[in-house]
Amino acid sequence: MDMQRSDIHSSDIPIVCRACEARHGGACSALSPQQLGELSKHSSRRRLQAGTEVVGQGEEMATCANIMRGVVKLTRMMPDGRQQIVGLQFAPDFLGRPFAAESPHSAEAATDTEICTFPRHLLERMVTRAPELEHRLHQQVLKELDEARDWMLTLGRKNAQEKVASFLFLIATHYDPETVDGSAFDLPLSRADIADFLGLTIETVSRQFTKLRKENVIRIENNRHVTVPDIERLQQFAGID
Amino acid sequence: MDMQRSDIHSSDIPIVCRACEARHGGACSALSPQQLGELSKHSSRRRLQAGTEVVGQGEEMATCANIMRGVVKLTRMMPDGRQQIVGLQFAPDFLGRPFAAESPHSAEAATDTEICTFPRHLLERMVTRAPELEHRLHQQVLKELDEARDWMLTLGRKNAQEKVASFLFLIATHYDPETVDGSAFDLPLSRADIADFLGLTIETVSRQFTKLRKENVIRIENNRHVTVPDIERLQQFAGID
DNA sequence: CGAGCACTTGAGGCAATTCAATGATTGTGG
DNA sequence: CCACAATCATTGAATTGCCTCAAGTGCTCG
Repeated sequence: MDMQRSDIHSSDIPIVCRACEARHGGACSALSPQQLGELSKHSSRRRLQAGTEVVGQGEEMATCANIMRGVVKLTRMMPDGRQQIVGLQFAPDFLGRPFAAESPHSAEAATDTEICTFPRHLLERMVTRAPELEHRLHQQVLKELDEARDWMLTLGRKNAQEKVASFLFLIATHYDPETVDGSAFDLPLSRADIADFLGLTIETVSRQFTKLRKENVIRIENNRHVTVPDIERLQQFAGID
Repeated sequence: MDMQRSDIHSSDIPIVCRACEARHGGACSALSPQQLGELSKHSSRRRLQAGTEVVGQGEEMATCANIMRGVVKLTRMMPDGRQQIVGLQFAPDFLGRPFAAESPHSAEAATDTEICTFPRHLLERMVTRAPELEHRLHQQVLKELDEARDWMLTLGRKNAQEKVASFLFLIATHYDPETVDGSAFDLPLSRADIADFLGLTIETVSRQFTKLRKENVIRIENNRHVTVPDIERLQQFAGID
């Protein structure tokens, strides 16, 4: 299928886009070189330190973006401060909401992150002229919906151990999609973030990490670096079929 | 915006579609009379008794549908039988997943339901020719994603009382969108379904109903018929800003 | 009227939270 | 380079909210 993609000279591709991941798996892969050129004229790269808020819950959102590198967390908060992470976006995911003025949740860089932003209205105009682009965005939203619903099962029906194992499995498989036994990675989230993602407290998360470590399901170094000797064993602990 | 929709003679509209709700709020509103005609030739109405399964988790899904009347619940299940309702669809919502062979969850009529089904591949072909249709479906998926994420907050961070109140509020506002004080409605879900929706047990749901009743937040008759004297008070119990 | 089902209510147990203290790691200024 | 504070994570003890198990109530339908 990718073979079919027009093999135009790379010189037609805007310079800033040439090395860009999003041009392959991401939303921009639906665009022609001309469209890429138009978009890239108004796009700009931004580096975000871990913890930087991209947009707040209920705020006006004038730009969309592609994630080039890093992890962005989407958070929804209650008036009394309780909060829940409702989505984790990895490169080369699309970030934003065409045709909606307000963001339904806040978005914050979980790790150091690099994004490529462009005006929302520009994207909206391109969408009407490039159905393939809307198709692409549509597919990503469907993917996000499936993930959100998977997570609803985790939140509603799994116990603390299964939740933490599910989280580790998610990160292991999303960070390096070809994760195999013995894989290692750095957690993109702090214990507090993990708790907000799993609907638990920091203490419970910590206790479950310890348990999984003692059962040799994972190894942990420096709080963030995790090694999974047997990914299928982790999967079993996560309660996934 | 709806004013702009071409005011063609209603005689152009297929007979079966004329009285159909989905032609207004639903996916079909994006179609021209000709497209409607083509689709309606291969569509068929089905009445589903409460409890009828439309499609099972992981099953091949050859048809899509619009919900004409009733409520459909989307359920995801764990190998050991624990289950979670991951979505509730009301008329005139769209049901199904174009461009995906397998259903990521089971779909079951929660109440007596009427749907209008059509072959998935037909819809897929129309989507490529009618960008407005894809736009419409895209918008619905975005709505579902927002709802799923709202529910993640409920599942992860609310206590039993807030969960039950949130559910009642959801039903009150979705069943009769113009719900005002003193409104009454029949619950489309059994206590067991409600428990599966909220990540609770039947007993806990029941106890919270009793509590809310004793605090005069709701009145209950015949287990299913609920009256809400003060919708804002219910909303406060739900922990919504 | 009795069987079957859905729902309610009660008693006791347990998993996760809360509260509190300790340990580890990182960054800062002397 | 060390001392110190600050932040993040772990561990322990006590509490509690929800679950489990069990019994009871109230519909509906043959």
